[in-house]
Amino acid sequence: MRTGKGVEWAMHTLLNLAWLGDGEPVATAQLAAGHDLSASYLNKQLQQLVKGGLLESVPGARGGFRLARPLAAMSVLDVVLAIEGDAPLFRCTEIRRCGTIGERCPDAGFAQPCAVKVAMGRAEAAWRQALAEQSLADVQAAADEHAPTVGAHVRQALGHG
Amino acid sequence: MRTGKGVEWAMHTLLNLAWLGDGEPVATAQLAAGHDLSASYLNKQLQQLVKGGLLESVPGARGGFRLARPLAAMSVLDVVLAIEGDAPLFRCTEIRRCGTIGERCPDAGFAQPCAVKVAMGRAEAAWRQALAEQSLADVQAAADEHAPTVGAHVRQALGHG
DNA sequence: GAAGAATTACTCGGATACTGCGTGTCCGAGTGTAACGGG
DNA sequence: CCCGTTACACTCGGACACGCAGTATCCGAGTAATTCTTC
Repeated sequence: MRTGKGVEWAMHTLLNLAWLGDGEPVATAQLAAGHDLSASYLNKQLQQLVKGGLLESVPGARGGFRLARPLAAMSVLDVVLAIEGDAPLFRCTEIRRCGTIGERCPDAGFAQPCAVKVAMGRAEAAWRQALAEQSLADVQAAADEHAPTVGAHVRQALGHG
Repeated sequence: MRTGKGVEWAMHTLLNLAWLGDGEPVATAQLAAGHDLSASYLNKQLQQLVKGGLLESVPGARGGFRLARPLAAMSVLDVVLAIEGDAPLFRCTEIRRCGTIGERCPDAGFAQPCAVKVAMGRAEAAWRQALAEQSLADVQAAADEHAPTVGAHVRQALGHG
């Protein structure tokens, strides 16, 4: 079990757009070249971010993608949900109701949710909360602290002109 | 991104062995029939639990699997790690170092860990901690509280004689 | 009747196919831009 | 010189292949129980 690489691609792309600063749209090819990614596949991920409301797409010549709102208003959870969907990590198929054991139990016992599902749900809730507590601005700030020049390098690589 | 169904199967199987109580080994076919699962595939998952030290296997006639230690000494995390492996949820491929952006940055900036990786790691740590804090005995207790008769039904379905 | 050896039946364990999702790629619809011609 | 029109180039967006991990299955190695023979 692991997240798709689309999450990593989306995170870095969003940060790059923020470092770029100006609200000008950037084409997928530019963003992909920035980290040596497949432009077509990155485009698919960015479309997911548009559907999730994190990006705006600008069609036509000199079009591309631009941030829909400041990084401070985006949580890491927003990115994960936009890319991976909101399906739960643990899928309960209610096997407790099946087989020689499940069929022997009275229906009354199944009124309460599955204890296994509840236990897994607690952990998943903790995961989601930790993701929701971190905004992309926090991540950007951490990166800037580690390497203060990264913003300038992004503008050099992706800047218009 | 979601966990395989092996986790759900393993959790319920471990609980059933605990409800059964006696240290007698139970064959895979019995355990599988308990929740209408594929015996062959369940066997593969149980082998993982043996490798993880949660179960003991008894070969030969009237053999099967038995708990390696009490449920109170097993965390939910132990089960997840035994089945899914200890690979991280988020895999950082260090794309920050590649492409027109990465190649432009000085190596000094890469001495610190990737900020995206750190953010994801925090959430994953919260997830693992929440899983580690819950023992299988806790899960069993919750199930018993919801349906106090489930233990008796398991013994009826899987009991020896 | 008891002990021991051969047989049998049953179980785990790993090696072998199949399926679905993540991954990767391609081409068409749509739009802004730029060139071009006319007033 | 300015404006409307036309053609163009560029971009997004979704539809189309590929590969790998999760899923599912089967058969062989190994062991305990059983049975039979012998003392």
